[in-house]
Amino acid sequence: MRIVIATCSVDYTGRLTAHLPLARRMLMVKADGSVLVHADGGSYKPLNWMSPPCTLTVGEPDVADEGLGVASVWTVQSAKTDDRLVVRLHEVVHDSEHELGLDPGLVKDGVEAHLQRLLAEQIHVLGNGHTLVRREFPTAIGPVDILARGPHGRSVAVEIKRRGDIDGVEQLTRYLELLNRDPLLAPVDGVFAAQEIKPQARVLATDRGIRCVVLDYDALRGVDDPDSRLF
Amino acid sequence: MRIVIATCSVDYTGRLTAHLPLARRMLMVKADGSVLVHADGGSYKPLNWMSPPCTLTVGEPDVADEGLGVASVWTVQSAKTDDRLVVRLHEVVHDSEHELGLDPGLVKDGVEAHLQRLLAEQIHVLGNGHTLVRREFPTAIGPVDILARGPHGRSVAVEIKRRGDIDGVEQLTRYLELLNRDPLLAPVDGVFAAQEIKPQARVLATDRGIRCVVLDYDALRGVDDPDSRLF
DNA sequence: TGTTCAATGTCGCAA
DNA sequence: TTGCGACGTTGAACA
Repeated sequence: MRIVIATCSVDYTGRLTAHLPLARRMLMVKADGSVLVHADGGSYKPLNWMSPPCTLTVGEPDVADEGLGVASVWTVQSAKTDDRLVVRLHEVVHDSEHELGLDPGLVKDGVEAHLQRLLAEQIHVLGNGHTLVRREFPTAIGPVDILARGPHGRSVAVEIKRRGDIDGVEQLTRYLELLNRDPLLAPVDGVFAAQEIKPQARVLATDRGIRCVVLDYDALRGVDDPDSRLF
Repeated sequence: MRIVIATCSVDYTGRLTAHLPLARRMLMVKADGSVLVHADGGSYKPLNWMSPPCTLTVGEPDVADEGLGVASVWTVQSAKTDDRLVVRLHEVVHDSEHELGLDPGLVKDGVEAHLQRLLAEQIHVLGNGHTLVRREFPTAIGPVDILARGPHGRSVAVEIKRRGDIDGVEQLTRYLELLNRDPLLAPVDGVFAAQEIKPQARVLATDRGIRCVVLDYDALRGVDDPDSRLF
């Protein structure tokens, strides 16, 4: 990884065009050739950047740029698209290179995909006699999180959210409408499962005959795999 | 801005918990106290970070950490939430501070508002005989991007997206339902216009009698204002 | 100041 | 590879 502190101007052309006027900034060049332009504030998002795969070419300024004090020009070209980043460097106050090696990567916990997996493995949480048909059951307008079969053999479509609001109920309603057109599946019951269900979502779901189930994430995780949060 | 290259492990607790095992990484401390942890690859997103407002406290390792080779411990605490980032530094191979000053900021061009303006000016793209009624036509649930009148005098409501997916069709459907209750406007046709329309969105739109129009941004821009991308 | 919506979104998973 | 949805989303416009 190369770190450069320099006064520079930056131009991006691609999905949009953007321009950064001359100022002192931090330039980060990663091992894969990607470039990040950071200011001394804002959030984690750079002012400008080029994602890999891309190639960095360092060139001389043309006559016009040279007259404006440009010392060198970086051109970062995306390998797959015609996105391009051009950095005109004026004064360079720091330039260092560092060997970092491959990163072992991030260990995460607590996201929605996990909820879906846990509920699929413990489908009985929906009530006795439920069996899993499959996760991500495909329909023409997208996959249903879980399709199961209830104790009386009726199909059960489950929509899972971390926070259950009205959008989720709408989504499930669309799936149910479609699934109920399939004579092999119909009639299909709906279950709206979330760690927390907002009152308005519960009202709407109930009004449409959709059952609401509040998921206890810690309990699901504890039963399934008690040491998953140990690190 | 302070740049540190060091072997470190990182723990984040907040919306989720995440852990980075010991490895050499780049640590960026911005003037506002925010911290970014970058690896030598990936995209512009750091492996881990703390957004401002927050405070960085540098402390000594406890006995257990010291035995593991920890030289110092950074605790970055969010000022508004209970999010916290803990960085345990082992070997520090680089540490430098740089004065950057305020950044003049980014100038952008080419976003969705632009698409809306261009389509309004070239409403004939929807087909011969179309005339513009107005942009941002107000309704009780928000403004419709464009209201036009078709060749046979029927009202036409247009929803514009850069990338057209199901959400956009739902949005337009809600508008159409509302607009069609207005006897002065009804019947109102729907047009879903986007640079790219996902197959599922097209299926849903077609099923609801909504016409799909793919917009060519370069062509719209080229006809309208050929030098808008020069700077 | 809170809410809504786009984003050069990015990221991760499953088909 | 592609499609799809979540995200510690971030950021800007608007009420």
